[in-house]
Amino acid sequence: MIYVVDRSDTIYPDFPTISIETMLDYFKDKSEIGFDTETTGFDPYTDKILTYQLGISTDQFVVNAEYYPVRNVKEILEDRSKTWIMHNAAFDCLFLYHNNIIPSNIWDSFLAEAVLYKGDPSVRKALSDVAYRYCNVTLDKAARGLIYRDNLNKRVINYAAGDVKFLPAIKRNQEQLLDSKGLMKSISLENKFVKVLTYVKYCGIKLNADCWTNKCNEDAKLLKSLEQQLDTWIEDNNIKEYIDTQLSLDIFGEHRKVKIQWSSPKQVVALFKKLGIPVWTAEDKETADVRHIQRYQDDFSILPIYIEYKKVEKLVSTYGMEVLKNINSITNRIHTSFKQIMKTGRISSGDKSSAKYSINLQNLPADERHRGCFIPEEGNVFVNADYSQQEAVVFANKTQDKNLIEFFEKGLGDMHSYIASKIYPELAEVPLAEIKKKYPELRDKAKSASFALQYGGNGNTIADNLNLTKEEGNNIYLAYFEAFPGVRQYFDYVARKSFEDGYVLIDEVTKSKCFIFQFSEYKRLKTRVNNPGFWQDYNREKQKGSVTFENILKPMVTKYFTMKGQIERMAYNYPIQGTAAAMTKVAALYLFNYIVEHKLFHRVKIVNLIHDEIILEVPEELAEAIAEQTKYYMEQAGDIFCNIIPVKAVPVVSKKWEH
DNA sequence: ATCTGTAGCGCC
DNA sequence: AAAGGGCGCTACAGAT
Repeated sequence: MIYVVDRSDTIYPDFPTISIETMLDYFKDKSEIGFDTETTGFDPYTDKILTYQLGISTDQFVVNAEYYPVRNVKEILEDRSKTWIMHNAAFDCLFLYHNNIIPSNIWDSFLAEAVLYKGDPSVRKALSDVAYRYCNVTLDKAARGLIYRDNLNKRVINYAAGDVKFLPAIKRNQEQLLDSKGLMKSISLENKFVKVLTYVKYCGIKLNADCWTNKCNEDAKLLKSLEQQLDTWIEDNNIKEYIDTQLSLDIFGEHRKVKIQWSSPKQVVALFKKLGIPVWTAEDKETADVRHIQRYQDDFSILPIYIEYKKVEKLVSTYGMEVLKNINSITNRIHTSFKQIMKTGRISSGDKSSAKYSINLQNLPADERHRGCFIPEEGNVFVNADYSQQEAVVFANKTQDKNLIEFFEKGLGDMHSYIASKIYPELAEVPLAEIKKKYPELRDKAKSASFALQYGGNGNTIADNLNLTKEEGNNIYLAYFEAFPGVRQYFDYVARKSFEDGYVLIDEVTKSKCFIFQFSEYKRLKTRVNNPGFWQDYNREKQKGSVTFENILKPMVTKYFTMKGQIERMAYNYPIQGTAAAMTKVAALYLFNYIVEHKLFHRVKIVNLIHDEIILEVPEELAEAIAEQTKYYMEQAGDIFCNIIPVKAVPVVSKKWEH
């Protein structure tokens, strides 16, 4: 039965009207309740709640929020004996926070789907999809646009009620599936963390618009100058195909004589080829990628200009004046959106499709010019807390390699010097402290190699990064595994396990998993390739150069090895990245609970999360205490996931956002 | 005019 | 046989 909760003299012909007290009485002894809100928009600071709904499968209550504002249900929403089932709780929580309500326990049916099908981009997770999947019902999505107070008609009320009616049944189905896949701890963390991440969004971060504008003006000026320098280079060197010889009628000057769009990689590649610059990578692909061409910058005088141009072009396009559009007119702060569950469990930031332009706060250039424009409010300071070498420590714990363990246990100093000393025999007798100064090039090679390896790279990757021959790259690769045999063992183990299971187990604590997309396709290919006689057929057809070989066998084998390689690299890296991500989530959760328990909500703000970094904005007088507390919680969270080598956290109190 | 895919590059 | 993990945004290029 559907009830409308509204003033007693409001008549809804199709539904009984009841008071809020009657509804609260109804839910007194219910422990799992569906909850949803309908609002005028996405911004809690400027939009408002029109209706909110509470319901279970048998009865749903649609509350007119204009008559009964949501504060009427604060007490029940905060009741710790109840669990609130919401689909995408991040949205509803944002409006609840604005009404000073922090819901008790949440089951987020959206996040449950994300945990269940992590790694599979083909699974749709909208409420209508989930309701259809588990309850075989089709929800009336079109009615959403019709919701207005004056239009609380039959269809709208039915729609609003439908949004909560199926939530308990969805939860039961999801629980069963999650339990069978060993994912209950994973969803438990995500259901708690959604409150934290919503808090980050609600708090926002302040950007000094004048400071940012100045930065943009400087960049724009520099970009223009660099374009001019590139044009001049073409003219000075008389590269004829790129110079427009026709006289321009545009005597006032904007006309360019040089015929190339510097922002077009394709055009630049063509030019570079003509100039004799090697644009080919180790894989024989053509690229104008700065990371590739920078190795030739001493030989071609155009390259240093182009490299700087690309740098500044990025600053002007991605980190330009558009960023200011994110500033909220009410709070004067940036409230960007976050997504909670990426493939490894990391969070992401930014949302192009958002109604309000919404920037990525996790990839702002890590320098004073950009991050220095972010400021605390008057009387506040930032607490910047980050884990030191978070992934490296997780890596040592996961691999249990004896040499990596020794490095951390003995506190041997610079990681890359240590790895260099293990890879290069000529460094074996050199004191570690001297390597950085005396053998910087070997240290750099070791650094680059160990990064590449942690991401599943190999000798070729190393060769390409360091501009070495394939053989030299491969030698470093082999030397690394010789020096760190535990890493090889670990890699072999996780790859084998992932091929068996069809998923990558990310951490041993929450047991979160990333399912391998198209795993059945991989197994099908594997079976075919392993069929008796397959390779004889393959080689025979290859010799013939037959149509079967070109159109069927060759693409199939390519696909098989490509997928195999991808799965291996996932298996190597996801547990490292994902365990680190889970650790940071737990740390932020501890901190959030501390904030709530100590009545510091919206006084101690969590303003950004960047993977291994937590940034708080706090009243100056609380800064030192909160900094200590943050360090404590981050390390507590670290201990949950790392039982051999502990991970350390370093908080810094500052007027600036700095790393 | 609008959509989609890709190259390139910012962060961890 | 291919060849570095995770993300999001911008410009270009080619398509409709």
